[in-house]
Amino acid sequence: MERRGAGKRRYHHGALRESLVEEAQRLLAEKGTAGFSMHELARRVGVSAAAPYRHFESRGALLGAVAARGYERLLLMLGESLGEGDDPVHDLKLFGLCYMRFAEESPELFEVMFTDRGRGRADEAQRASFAPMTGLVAQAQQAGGMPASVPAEQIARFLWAAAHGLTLLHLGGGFAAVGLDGTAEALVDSAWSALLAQPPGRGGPAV
Amino acid sequence: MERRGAGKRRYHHGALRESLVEEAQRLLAEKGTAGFSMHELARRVGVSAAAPYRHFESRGALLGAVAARGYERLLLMLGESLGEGDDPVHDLKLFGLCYMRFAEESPELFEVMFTDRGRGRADEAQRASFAPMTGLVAQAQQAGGMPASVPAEQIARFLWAAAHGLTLLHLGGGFAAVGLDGTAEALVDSAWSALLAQPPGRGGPAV
DNA sequence: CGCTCCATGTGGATGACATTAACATCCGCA
DNA sequence: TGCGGATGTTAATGTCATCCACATGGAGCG
Repeated sequence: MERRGAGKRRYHHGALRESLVEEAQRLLAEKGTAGFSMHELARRVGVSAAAPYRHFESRGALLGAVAARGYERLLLMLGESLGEGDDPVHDLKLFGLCYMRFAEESPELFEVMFTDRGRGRADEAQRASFAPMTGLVAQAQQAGGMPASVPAEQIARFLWAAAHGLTLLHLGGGFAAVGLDGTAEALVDSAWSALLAQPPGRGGPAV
Repeated sequence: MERRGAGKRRYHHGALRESLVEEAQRLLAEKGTAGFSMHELARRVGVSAAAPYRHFESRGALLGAVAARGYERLLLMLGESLGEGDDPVHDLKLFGLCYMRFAEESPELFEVMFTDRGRGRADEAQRASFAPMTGLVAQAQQAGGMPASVPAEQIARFLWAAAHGLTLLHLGGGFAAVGLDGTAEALVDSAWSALLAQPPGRGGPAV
C-alpha cells in the first residue's frame, strides 16, 4: 500500500501498464514461468488483482507484452554486438554468442519469448531479430567465406536453429545430462568448429 | 486389469498408475501442457482427485513419468529408423529426421520431455537417446565422411543441438514467422545441405 | 473360514489462481 | 462546474494442486 514515499496513495496508479510489464520481468526471473501469477504481480505493484485486466486481456497477453519487451532487448544486444565488424563470418558467430548470452542472462524471459503460442507482435519481432542473419550470410557468401551453393536464407535458418538448439540444451541442462557442458562461448566455439571443419574429399551429398 | 465394461465399480482401480500415465498422454495431446490438470486426469480415469497422489508425489512427478514413457518411445523410433543402414552419415540424417518426426507427432509430449526441470530418470533417458549419435559420428569420421579434426562428441553435440533447434523452431512456428517453413524432411534436408556444403578456399578459423 | 492390516480410494477441506461483474474514483474536457 | 469514460476496487465464481481423515477390500495369517 505504501506506494509513493510521500504517503499520497492515488486511486489511479498512473502508469500501471508500464509498471506491470516491468515488474512482470522481475517476478518471472524470480519465480520462473510456472511460478508467475497475476495475483502476485498485482500485489507487488500495489494494486488489486483485477486491475491488470484493465490493461491486458489475460495473463497470456501480459506475458506477450513481456515477450515483446524481450525481443526489443535482444535486438538491441544483437545490434550492439555486431555494429563494427567487417567480417560477416565473425559477426555470425557473435550473433550466436549474443543469442546464448541473452538466454543465459534471462532464461525465463527467453522461454516466454519462444513459448508464447498465443501470438502477438512476437512474430514480427522474431522476424526482425532473424533478418540480420540472412544479410550476414549473404555477405559472407559474396566474400567467399561461405559456400554459395546454398541459398543464404537456408543457411541463415540453419544457423539460427543451431544457436537456438544449443541455447536450449545448454539452459535445460541437456548437455550436462550427457556429460558435456561449458560456457556459452565454448559451446558456440565448438559448434562453429564443427560447422566450419570441412568434410574431406568432396562435399558430396552422401544422403 | 482393464475396465470392467458392464460390471461393478470397483473401489480399487487395480491399475491406476498405468492408466494415469496413459490417459495423461492423451489429455496432454488434447489440452497441451498448460491445459493439463490432475483433476481432469482423475476425472477421466474415473477416480477421485486425490487418488493419483497415491501413485505420484505431485503433478510434476506424474509428468515426469509421462516424459520417461516418451523417451522410451523416442528411443524405439530411433532404433527402428537406424538399424539397417551402413552409411553412418546417412544414419545421422535419419536420426535428425526421426527426432523431428517424433516431435511433430506428439509436440506436447516432446515439450514435456525437454521441459521437465524437475529431474527424474529424464537425464538418463536423454543420455541414452544421445549416445548413438556419438557412435555414428565416430564411424563417419573413420569412414572419411566427416572431418576428424574435431572430436566426435563435439560434432554429435552440435548435430543434436541443430536437430533440437530445428525441431523447436519448426513446432513453435518460428520459421513460419520468418517466412520460411516446410516439412520435417525438407528442413532436415536443407540443414544437411548447409552443413555439408564446403566453405571454399581454406576452412580457416575466421574467428 | 474368518479376521486383521495396509495399500489404495473417497470426500471434503484449504489456499492460490484466473477471470468477471458491479461498483467507486478521478482526470480531462465541454 | 459538472459529466463520462478510463482506471481501480471489492467480491464473487469456478478450477487447481494438494493434504487429511476416514473407508474399503484383498492378501495373508491364524
